[in-house]
Amino acid sequence: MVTSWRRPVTICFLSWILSSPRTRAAEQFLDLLACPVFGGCSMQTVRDLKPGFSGAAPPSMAPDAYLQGNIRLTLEEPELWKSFHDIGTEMIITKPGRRMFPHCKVSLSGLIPCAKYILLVDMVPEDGYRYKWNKDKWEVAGKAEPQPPCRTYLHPDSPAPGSHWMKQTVSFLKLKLTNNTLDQHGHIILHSMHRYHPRFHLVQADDLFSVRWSVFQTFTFPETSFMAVTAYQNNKITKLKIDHNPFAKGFRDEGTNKKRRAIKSAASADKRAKVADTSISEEDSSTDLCRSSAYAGYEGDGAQAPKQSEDAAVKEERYSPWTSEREHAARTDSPTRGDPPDVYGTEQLVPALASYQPYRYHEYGKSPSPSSSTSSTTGSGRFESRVPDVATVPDHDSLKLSQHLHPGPQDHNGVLNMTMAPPTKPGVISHHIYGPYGPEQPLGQWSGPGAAQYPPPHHLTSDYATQAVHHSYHHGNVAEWSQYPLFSYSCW
DNA sequence: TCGGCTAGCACTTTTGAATTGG
DNA sequence: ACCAATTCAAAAGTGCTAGCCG
Repeated sequence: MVTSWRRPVTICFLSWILSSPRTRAAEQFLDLLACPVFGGCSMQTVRDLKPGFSGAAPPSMAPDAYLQGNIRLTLEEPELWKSFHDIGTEMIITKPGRRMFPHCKVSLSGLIPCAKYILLVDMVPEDGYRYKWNKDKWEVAGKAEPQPPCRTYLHPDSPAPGSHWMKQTVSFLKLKLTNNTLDQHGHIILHSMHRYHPRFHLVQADDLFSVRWSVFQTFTFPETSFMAVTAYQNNKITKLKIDHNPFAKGFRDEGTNKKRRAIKSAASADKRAKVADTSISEEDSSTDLCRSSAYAGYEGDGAQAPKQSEDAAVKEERYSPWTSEREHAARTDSPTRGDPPDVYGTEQLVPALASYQPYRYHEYGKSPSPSSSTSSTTGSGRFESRVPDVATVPDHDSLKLSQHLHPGPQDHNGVLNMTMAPPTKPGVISHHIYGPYGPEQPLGQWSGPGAAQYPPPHHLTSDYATQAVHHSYHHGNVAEWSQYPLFSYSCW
């Protein structure tokens, strides 16, 4: 049971902001408390690379620091997510903003009923590539474009007591994705033809002021990764969306728009025939998809409808629509393979060495990329656990291993690649939020959504690198990901 | 020429104000 | 006067498609 997430901090942000001459900025920050969507601060997340981490507590752990291990965040409708993920989830991004479908919906347990929590979501690049759709599968089309302004979506109920979060599922229905880098509505900005996955952050904090020095836990689910697109590429995804999204009911075959659909289908079939040399049936194209061992965690669950999941006898490797996934799979072997389906049963934050106290990072599960995701998504989905530790220097072997496993684009700012997850413990990421409001980053960044006010996403890495050598961490599979701050820049 | 993007379309669900009845 | 249920129009969300653009 969680007793306290609060940690002493050396910087009292509250007193700073109250004494700050930037009264307007302070006001804006106060306004932020009522803002359903915010970006604003950048957070320094540092990961302690622990490739050999087995889940056992280090000998000199701090006994009181990580008692929040009972907290569970469960992805709702995992079967739906998985049915999309098996094909290769695509999310439309538009200039005015588009909702996700399936939308992020989670349930929480293990919270202190009377303690207040803040729940956030952000999107992090899955890898460092840009993709293109070519003949029924995604192919790498080059290096990823520079990151758009990173934004974090704050659940409108935040902050709310644990009892509130636990009494019902928490939906991020109104979260919107956009490709408009000048967006002023606070939507999450993504690049088309790039892969992302959502991260859920849970912070015990009475208000957003407290976030600064609160421990937060980050949860990811591999089946929620998606390709941001401006138009659907995979017609199977289109079909799935139409079948499951009530707003698209008008496009269902049995709907009133049957005639229109029939005409459209014929036309699009013609069009597709021009693109693809061969016509592939649904089953055929399914098997044409890239094979991947990255989905070993899903084994026993059919690639098609969730109802087939009972067919546990089939233990084949999964087909992945992601070409790069296949490539990754060839050189990565998830340490979580063979995890018990109920990852939550083992969710326990493991205290780090006492010397790591200020900011610690462990990873229980995986790297966020599906390419390395293997654990079960049974029911509750899966998640990773990390405890940032800016004071920790990851061992070289970890780095080497990571680089060996993922020879893709590397960070050149001295940040470290995150290692593959340790073998036994998928879990939550637990961070200590690194204050974004140091002297080097005035609060003014909280205001003004104009694109010109968005500094390059990397700048924080550089800034904080001067404070601690290992302030940044790297995604195990990719470059760039680690440089994605939890809180970024203003969205209001 | 091609691939990605956008605006407008038809259709649906959701939302909230207005109305009605107890 | 109050409250709950119902109705209905507007708003919002959805995929489709033609056309634009680099």
